[in-house]
Amino acid sequence: MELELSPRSRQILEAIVEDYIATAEPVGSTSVARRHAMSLSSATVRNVMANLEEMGLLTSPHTSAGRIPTEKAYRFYVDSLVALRQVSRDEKRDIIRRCRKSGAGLNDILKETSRTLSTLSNYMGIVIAPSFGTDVFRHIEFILLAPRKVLAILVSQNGSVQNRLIDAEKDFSQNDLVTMGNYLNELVQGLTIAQARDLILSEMTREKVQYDQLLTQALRISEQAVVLEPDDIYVEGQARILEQPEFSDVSRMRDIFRAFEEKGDLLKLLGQCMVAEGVHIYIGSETPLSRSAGVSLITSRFITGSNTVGMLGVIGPTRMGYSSVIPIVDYTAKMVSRLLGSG
Amino acid sequence: MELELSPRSRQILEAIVEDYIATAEPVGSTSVARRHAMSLSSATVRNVMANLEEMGLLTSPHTSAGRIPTEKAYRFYVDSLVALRQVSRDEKRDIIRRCRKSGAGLNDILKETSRTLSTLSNYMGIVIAPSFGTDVFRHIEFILLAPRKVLAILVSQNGSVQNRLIDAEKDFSQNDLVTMGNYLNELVQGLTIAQARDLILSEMTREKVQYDQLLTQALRISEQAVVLEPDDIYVEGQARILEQPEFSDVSRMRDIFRAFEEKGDLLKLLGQCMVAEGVHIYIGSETPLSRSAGVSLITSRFITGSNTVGMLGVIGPTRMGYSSVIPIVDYTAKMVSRLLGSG
DNA sequence: ATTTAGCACTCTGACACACCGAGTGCTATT
DNA sequence: AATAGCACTCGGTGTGTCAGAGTGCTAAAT
Repeated sequence: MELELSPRSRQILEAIVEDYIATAEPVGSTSVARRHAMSLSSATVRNVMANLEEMGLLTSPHTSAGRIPTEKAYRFYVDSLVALRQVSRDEKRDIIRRCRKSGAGLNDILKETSRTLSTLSNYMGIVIAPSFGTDVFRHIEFILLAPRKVLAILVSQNGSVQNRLIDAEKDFSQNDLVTMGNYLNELVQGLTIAQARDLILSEMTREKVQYDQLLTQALRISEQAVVLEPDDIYVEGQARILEQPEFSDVSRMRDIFRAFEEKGDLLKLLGQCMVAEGVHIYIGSETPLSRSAGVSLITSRFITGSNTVGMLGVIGPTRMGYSSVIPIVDYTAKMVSRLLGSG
Repeated sequence: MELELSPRSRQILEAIVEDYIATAEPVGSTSVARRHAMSLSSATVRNVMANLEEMGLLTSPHTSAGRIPTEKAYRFYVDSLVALRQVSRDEKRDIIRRCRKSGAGLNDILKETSRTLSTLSNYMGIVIAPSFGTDVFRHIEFILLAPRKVLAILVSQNGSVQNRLIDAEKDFSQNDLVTMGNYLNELVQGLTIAQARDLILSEMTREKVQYDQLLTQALRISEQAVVLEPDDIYVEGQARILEQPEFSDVSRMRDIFRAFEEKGDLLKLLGQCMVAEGVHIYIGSETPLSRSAGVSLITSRFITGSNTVGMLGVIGPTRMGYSSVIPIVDYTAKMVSRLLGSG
C-alpha cells in the first residue's frame, strides 16, 4: 500500500515527525511554518495537516493541541522520508575500540556491544548471542571438581563456552574423564551442537556400546552436558531509557522490564528478526514484544566465523531518533560480524 | 549509644515503623491508638510521639501530617524491636528447588539465586560471585579456534569458568597447545588463581625457561589468559522495585540503575560486606552505594566448597519489610553455602 | 503525676472557577 | 490554490474555598 503524497505534504510530514522526535511535544501548524521556513502560511500547513490526519498519519491528543505522528507516520517516515545520518568518526572509533578492548571471550564482547549500542543511541541496547545449538561443536572436556562432581565444558567453533555441573553416578577418576572426553570429541567432530546431542542420544541405545562400561558412562554424562539451553541475551542501558519523557509514567517502564525478565519469550519472538539480512525496524505494535508499550525496535543480525547468526539492536520509544540509530545499528552489526568473522 | 526507651515508647515506635512499612503513608496518633489497641488515647500517643521526634526517631513531613520513621528509627527497629518472621515452608522449598533446578554451572546457580531473592522479597536481588582470584586453580586449557586464535579456558576449584580469546603470536597446532596446557597445569597446581598469575609472571623472567621456546610461549599466552577480571555480579528484579511507591519518582530509580551500571564501583564497595559472617543490614545513608537514594541493603555471605566467599542480598527502599527479608537472606545464604559446599 | 478530653490551629488535597494561550476549522478574500 | 481573519475549543495554571486529618497545648480527671 504505497501512499500517494504530494512533495509538499511529504515535506510537512517529515517536519512534524522530526520536530516531534526532537521535542516530544505535539507540534502545531505555526511552528512548522516558522521553523521549516518553506514560505507557507500556517493556514496552508493546517490544511495539509488536516489531510494527513484524515489519512491516518497524524492525530491530535485533543482539539486544540498540535498533532503527533501515528505509527503509520513513523512507518512512512522510515520507509521514504528519513535522511540517514552518517555514523560519525568518533562513533565508529568508539564501536571498534569497545569491541576490541574487552578482548576476552565471546560473551564479554557481546555484552560490551550491547552496552555500546545503549551508549551511542541513548536507548536500550540488546544483543542475542548466536544460537549455541546451531554452532559447530569444537571441544568437550570433563573436569573432576570433587568426588562424583564433574564439570563439563563445551566449546563451540565460534568461541562460545558453556559449562554444566554434573552429579556423576560413579566415582570417576580424572583419567577416566579424560578418556571419555577424547572418545566424545572424536565421536561428534564436525557436527553442530544440536546434531551432536542427537547422535549421543541415539548412540546410547546401540548395542555394541552397551558392553563398554566407560563409553556408556561417557554418553550418560555427556547427555547431561549437552542439554540445550536458551541462548544468551544481553540487555543494557535500562537507566538510560528512563530519561525519555514518555517513560516518566512508571507503569510503562514496568511492562518493558517485565518483558525482559521473560527472556525465554523474548528470544522466541525475536528469533524471527534473524531470518533476513539487513536492518529491520519494528514500530510500535509491529514489535514482537509487549505491544501497547509504545516502543520501537531496530535490529540487525551479525554472523560469526562459523556462520552462526546472532542479533543485535536498540529498543526505544516509537518517538526514536531513527535517523541516527538505524545507521548505528547497521554499522555495529557489520563491525561485530567482521570482528567475529575474520581470523 | 544505647537508646533508653520505656516499654511503651518502644511499643509505639514499633507500631509506627510497621504501619509505615505496610502503608508508606505518614502514620498519625489516632491510627496507632486504634489499630494497636493498647488502651491508650490518641493524646497520650501524641505525647510519646513528640518525645520520639525529639530523640530524632520520627519526623513529620509537615505540621499536620502523621510521623514517619527516620533512619535512626529503622536502625533501632532492626536492632531491638523487629520480630523476625520464620521462613515459611513454601519459601524454603522455593529457595532449594530453584537452586537445584538450574543444575547447570556455578554462574547459572548464582544468577537463579539472585532471581529467587528478588521474587521472594519483592525487591531487587543481588549476588556477587566468589572472587575468582582467590579461588584455587583447577585447570587450564587452550583450544585452537582458528589459526592464531586461541581460546583459553580457566577453571577454578569451585566450578567457576572463565574464558578468554587470545591472539597468538605464532601458529600453534592444537598439539602444541595441549603440551602447553599440561605444562601449565602442573606448574600452578594447588595455587590460587592470583598466586598462579604471579608465578607465571615471575617464571617468565627466569633464565632457564628462556631457552625452551614452547614453554616461553606457554607462559606468554597464559599471561593473557589469567588477567584478573572484576568478579561477576548478578542483579535481578529491577521491574519489581519499580512497584514501590517511593520510586514512582523516576529520577530516584535512575540513580539506582546508574549505580548498578558502574558495577566496578559497586563491587569494591560491597566487598567490605563480605568480611564478617552473618546478616548485615545497611540502612539509608549507611549503604555503601549511592547514598541519598533512600535504599536499604541486606546482605549475607556464602562460602563455597573451596572456601572462597561470595555475597548475596536484597536491595529495597529503607521502608523495607525487614521482618521477612532478613530471614530470607539469611536462609538463602545458608542454603547456597550448603549446596556449593557439600559434594 | 500521669492520662485524657477538648479545642484552636495548621497544613494538604480536592474541587470549582476563571483566564490565558496555543491551536484548530471554516470562510471570505486575494 | 494560498492566505488572512475570526470564532471556537480545550488543556494548563493560578486562585479561593473547604473538608479532613493531625498536631500542640491546656485544663480536667484519674
